Amino acid sequence: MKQGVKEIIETAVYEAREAGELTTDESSLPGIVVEQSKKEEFGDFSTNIAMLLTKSERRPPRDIAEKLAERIASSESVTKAEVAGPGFINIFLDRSFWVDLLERILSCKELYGTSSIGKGKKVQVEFVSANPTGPLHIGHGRGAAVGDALSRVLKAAGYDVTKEFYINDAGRQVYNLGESIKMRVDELEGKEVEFSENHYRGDYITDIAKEYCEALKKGGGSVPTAVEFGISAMKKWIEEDLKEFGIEFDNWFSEKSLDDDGLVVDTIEELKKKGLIYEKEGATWFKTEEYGDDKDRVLIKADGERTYFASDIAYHRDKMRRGFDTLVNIWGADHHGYEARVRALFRALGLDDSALKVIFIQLVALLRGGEPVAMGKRSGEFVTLKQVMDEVGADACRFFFLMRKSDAQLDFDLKLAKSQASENPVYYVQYCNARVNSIFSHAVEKGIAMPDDSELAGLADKFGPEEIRLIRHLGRFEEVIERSAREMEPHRVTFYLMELAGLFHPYYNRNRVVTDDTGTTAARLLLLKAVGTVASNGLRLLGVSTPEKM
RNA sequence: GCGCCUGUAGCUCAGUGGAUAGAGCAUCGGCCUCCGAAGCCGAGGGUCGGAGGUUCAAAUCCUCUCAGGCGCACCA
Repeated sequence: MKQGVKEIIETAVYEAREAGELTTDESSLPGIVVEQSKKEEFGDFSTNIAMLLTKSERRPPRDIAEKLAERIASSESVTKAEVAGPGFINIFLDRSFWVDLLERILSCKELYGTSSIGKGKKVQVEFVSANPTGPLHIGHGRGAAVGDALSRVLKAAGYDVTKEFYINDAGRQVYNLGESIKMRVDELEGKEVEFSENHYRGDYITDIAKEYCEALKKGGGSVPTAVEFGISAMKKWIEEDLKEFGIEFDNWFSEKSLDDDGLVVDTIEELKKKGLIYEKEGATWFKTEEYGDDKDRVLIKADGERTYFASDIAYHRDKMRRGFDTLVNIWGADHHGYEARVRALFRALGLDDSALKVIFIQLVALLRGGEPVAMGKRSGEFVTLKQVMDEVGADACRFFFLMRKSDAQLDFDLKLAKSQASENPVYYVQYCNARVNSIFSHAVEKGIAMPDDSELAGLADKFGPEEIRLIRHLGRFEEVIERSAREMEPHRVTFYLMELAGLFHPYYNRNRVVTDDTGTTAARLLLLKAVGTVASNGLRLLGVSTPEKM
């Protein structure tokens, strides 16, 4: 959208150089910013180019700006170019520029905002990846909301995205799950049982134990072990919760399959050939320290069991072999110490570790009326994602998680989330669409047909400053998505939408859409259509619904 | 001790090296005879944790420092 403006500036620089007003060769210096002005008095777009040229030109920035502004102002779609502040050039555009944009939004519809900056790049986003030993809790919910929204944003930016859930169905934790189920079974049969620290004691274990007994009674050829039964029950449960949260994965990758397929042994063999494996005190070590880790890491313990890291090296090698250009791992912040050793693996295997991007989701501190709520699967008392969804709704829950950047800690006060339900910003944004729809039905009642997009050209003079202000903001949407994708920060979309709503609602209150003036009515209906389009495109990226009525 | 993250309005948080640092909530005062009041208008509220440095320009980059959170396993 701002491409056209950039060209105008480049032309001006070129002409100035031809005329001997500038000596600098580069027409595109690093750091040149062309952006929509923050304030209306600063015009439609601003550039800092004169300030950047001041060094090579050895002249005050305002001097350079004056010369350039003259040339910019002579461009066709520019009505005015002013020098302001320390040397900004503020560019005022003709109204038609914005009406053209509106037309483009309406013709692109649900594709407005998409781009192709990620074209041809395969990205895998791996998130949630919770142990199948208990229900998803609130922390998983935050990772899920961020991972899913990020995936959607990346897709919108043209990337080829695969969402993956790495299911930890091997090792100590799931063994404990199986044992916990068996103990509940024993208990159901009237035996005395004593649970240890490592056992899962939530009510859900008892439920699974009952189902397990049922399955055993039915018999059949192969009796599932408690571990397998427990994993599949938990996986199903997790899948259901995620579905209710609006998330479906493209792929569920089993940790156990890495063992079954021999990939763990295979990876260790590869490292061994590179001389990066050694034995010490009965254990097998991987020389990660040579590749930037704090210390070497154990792959196979003295007792013969492999570590979690052992399967993770096989997993990451496998991911890279699947041909992804970028691997996004979304982890809880308490795993940050783990990043160095995974990066070490990449380097050890001769892979480019810049392909790996780890996003840390900072802690969600769960509070109830200001008091911390103790969480922990083993203690059996925790607040699940499901419970929070039931209380505040999936939409509000997702929006809430996407209202801050992921590397900032988040206080989630249940009492507050509930009490704020009616004034949560999510409703403020959703209300845009509901309101637009409501106005449309009002127009229909009045016998006014929805004008066709093609009428826009003839309606240009019906757009005043208030309308242009809204369109200008609609124009920023593409940039927001691009940046959100590049920085991998989906929360930017959330803030953009809150700003959009913050412009639209006041506009509505000041201006009647359906009036006696046919032209004005048509122009405003089309504007609202575009607002509705952008609002719902944005909410879709967040995975938040857009109800027609609320 | 070492490492990662965070310190911005009373609270929760945005903020591309740019112009007078912004929202929401909370507080106070107004607005429904009129397309939805889940809304709108207005007011108050700031040493951007602190100190140096780089720069025409620093909340933003660098160094140091203070405070909080989290990690530093032959757990996952």
